[in-house]
Amino acid sequence: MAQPPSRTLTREHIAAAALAVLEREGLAGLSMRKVATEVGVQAPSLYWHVRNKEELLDLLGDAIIADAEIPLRTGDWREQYLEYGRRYRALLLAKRDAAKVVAGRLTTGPRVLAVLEDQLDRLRGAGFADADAAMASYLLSAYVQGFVLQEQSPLSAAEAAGASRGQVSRAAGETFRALPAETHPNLVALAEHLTDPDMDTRFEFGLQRIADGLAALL
Amino acid sequence: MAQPPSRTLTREHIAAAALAVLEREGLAGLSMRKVATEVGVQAPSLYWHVRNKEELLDLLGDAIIADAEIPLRTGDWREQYLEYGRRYRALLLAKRDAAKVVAGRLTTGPRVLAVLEDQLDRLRGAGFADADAAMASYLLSAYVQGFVLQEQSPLSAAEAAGASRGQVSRAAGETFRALPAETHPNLVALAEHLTDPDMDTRFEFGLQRIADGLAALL
DNA sequence: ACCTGAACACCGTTCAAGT
DNA sequence: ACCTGAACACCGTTCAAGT
Repeated sequence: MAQPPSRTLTREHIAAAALAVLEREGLAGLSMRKVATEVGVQAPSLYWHVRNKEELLDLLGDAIIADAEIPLRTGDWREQYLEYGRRYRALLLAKRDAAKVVAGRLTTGPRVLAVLEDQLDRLRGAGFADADAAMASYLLSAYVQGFVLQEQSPLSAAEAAGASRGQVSRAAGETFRALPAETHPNLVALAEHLTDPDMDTRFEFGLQRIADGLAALL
Repeated sequence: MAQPPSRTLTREHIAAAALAVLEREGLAGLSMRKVATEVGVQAPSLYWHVRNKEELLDLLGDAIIADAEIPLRTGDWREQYLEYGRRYRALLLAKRDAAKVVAGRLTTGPRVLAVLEDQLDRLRGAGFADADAAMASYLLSAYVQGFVLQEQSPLSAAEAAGASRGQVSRAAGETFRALPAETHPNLVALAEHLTDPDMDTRFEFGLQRIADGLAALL
């Protein structure tokens, strides 16, 4: 837990420690004190390297997406655009509460910039107008972040209470099915589909629609 | 601030008080103690009406979208789908930090159910398969929540530090433009578009693409 | 049934002081 | 330049006790 003699504490060490604490305790359990002990130091020491907790969270956000990779340039722009979306989601799903950390935070690490650069290059090369390429990139990240945010949060109070994802969604389905059919016929009829726990196909559906919509611009 | 003689504290009162505190102090400043004094009571009293803070936030989420309204049934499914997206965004933008509260929370107030019911009815009526209608609805809320989450969060540390939105985005533009043009030609070229602070057109762009992609399914 | 006082184990952050 | 101890003003939550 406590880093022994790794002299000269750096911002990288702090980010790594924060990542470890996040994995172990979740975002709600991430405190300056815990990060400090993780790195083998007293809490106030962190303030020499970091202005406040908000800045530490910026560091953490950068660390989360530091592993971002540029997909190989196989296939057309569409296939690569989809791949960007899938990889971004996978990156967020890989770390606990990652979407909550990253959402609404501006991350500008070198890896992110490289990925963004490649993405824009591909879109412009495919014939998108400059403004459209920029907005297409923004659209993708808004969708992925919004989706994973839902995906990563406990569905309800039945959360850490141990119930499995499948159980929770089955219970949610029951709720919809139990609604009065005269007032909510569609919710009753679609209960199954609305609460289907298969997140992969759900994500892919949205991704394909977005790509189709973009393709229509060309 | 303190509610004088409004006997019999209810969950509705608590939700309203939480909404007031949220507006005044933001989500980070929302504490059980502040909500308690807002409602004219000691903090521990809240625990009679609410299991914990998480449940209070559920209440708050419901209160935020309690004003949701079903748009008039003018225009085709597409126009109404767009209208749902726009209204949802407007609803979130109307309350401070609303996206952060709502994101990843399952809200099942009667108004929300009514809106969802209408939405599904419209999509099925337009010819969408059951599963597609359900996923189209989910797609919309993921996009809107992701978008507004970005929109409502301070763009950087230059946040509450007083800088206007325009100033911050101009500064961000400078950052992109200052990158080495050999390695990041597209970021340099699109700096303007990437940091354009006009969120309305940005939102509308994504919304139109999604609607187009859905239309292609019919 | 509903509310309070006192208490517990935590927080983020500041600051004088150490080396 | 970097770290610590002590302290401040807060937290969420529990629980015995009041009415």
